[in-house]
Amino acid sequence: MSTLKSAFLQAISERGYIHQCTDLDGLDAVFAGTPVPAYIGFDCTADSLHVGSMVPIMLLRRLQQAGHKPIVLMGGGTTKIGDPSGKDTARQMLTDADIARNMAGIRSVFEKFLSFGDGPTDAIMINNDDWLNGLSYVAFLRDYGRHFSINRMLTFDSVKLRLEREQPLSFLEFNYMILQAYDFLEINRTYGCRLQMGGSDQWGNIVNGVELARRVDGAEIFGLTAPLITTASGAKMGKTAQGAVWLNEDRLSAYDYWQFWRNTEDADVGRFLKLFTDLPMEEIRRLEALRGAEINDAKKILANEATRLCRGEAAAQEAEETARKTFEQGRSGDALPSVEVEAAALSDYAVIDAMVATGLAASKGEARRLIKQGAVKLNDAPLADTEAKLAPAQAADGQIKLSAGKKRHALVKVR
RNA sequence: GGAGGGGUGGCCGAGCGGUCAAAGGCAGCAGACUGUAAAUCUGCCGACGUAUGUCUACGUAGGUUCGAAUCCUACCCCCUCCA
Repeated sequence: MSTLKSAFLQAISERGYIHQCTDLDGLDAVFAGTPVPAYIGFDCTADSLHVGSMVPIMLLRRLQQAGHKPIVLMGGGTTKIGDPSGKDTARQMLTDADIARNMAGIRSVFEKFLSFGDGPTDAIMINNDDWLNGLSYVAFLRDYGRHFSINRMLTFDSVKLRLEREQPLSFLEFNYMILQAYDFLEINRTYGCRLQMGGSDQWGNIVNGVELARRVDGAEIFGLTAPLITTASGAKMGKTAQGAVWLNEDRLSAYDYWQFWRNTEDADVGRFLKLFTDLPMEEIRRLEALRGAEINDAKKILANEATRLCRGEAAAQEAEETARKTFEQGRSGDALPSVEVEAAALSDYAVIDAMVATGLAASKGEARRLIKQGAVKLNDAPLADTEAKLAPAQAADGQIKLSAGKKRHALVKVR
């Protein structure tokens, strides 16, 4: 690989975003000059994106930072079909109303990471339903279907794996790649977009788009994929006890989001700093060189930076402050999950009920189990009695701190 | 349309009349060790209850039986082969 000239490719190469590219040198030449649009598609199967989409989101952010134009493609049309890539079974069909609601939620996430507008480097958001829904079947087959060979399509992983494992693949899903390829052609025509990016599982779909545009329009466009991010111990990134790590505030509190990053494995810290923060490379190199307990400082910086990008400066500071009080001083911060109780009702309030109410336990049975296992602390004092009730005397500063294990804490606030 | 196979807990997957809240694995939670890390070891892992107890659950709805995830009937869904 020769030396990269464009700021964009230099940055994403150095920070570890590049997995495959259709023509790296050609792409570099295109991006070395004036602003160029590039897009990534996101589907609308949920009303929020989660941490698993952070790499594509950050790719668009880097693109904008390097002076180019990010296009966020919402898969309003393709979501009706479902991408078979990486899935064993067809996804559930969503209604138009579901999709519209999901798109609105996802839009609010992107507004944190990109600056939208009408300028040459402002981000825009478009919806492939706008062109896919009106396609005429016969005309589409005649104009574009003839450029796809079934023989070739059967060799793509998304299709091949299903067939090899004898799992069903509907004709509907089989068409997904054709529509995604057409998206690229359409976006190239309308917006002059030269590049589609995506996760490594999108390689086949992206290549199809590049080839279709070349055959139909003679356009020279490019594809680039990012590696699938797993943790150093091999787990898929982005899952916790409560499920997915959502980017939307209303699905996951800023404190929990901060904690997710704070709990990064040692071996991942450097890689994650490069991928998920805007910190300069020199700073990252210094942080990832830390060893032993010192690497915890790097994890805090990672948590702060990642939370700041997604939830704002204030939320990041509050989460850090709460974590500092909770873990380092044994006190409690304001951002912990809490439940409010009338002072008069306090002495009748069972600890296990409080644990369920604050989310520390999913059921009373689980709460009892945690107590039996010695995991529960009340104001940092171990609690052994599964039937214990709260007492007004425990409410220092008008609140009682409950802990389930070392990491999960909550407050009972007395009114 | 015809013939066969199948739908089990978050996932995978055993069970094939009672001893089944259902083996085993994965995921998850807690404890020990640590650094809010990893690895390792130990315990837990449907709900409600102090409880040997009750309830809910093995695609859906009925039925047979003292007793059904297991047998029968109908329906829904999926797969394979044939047309």
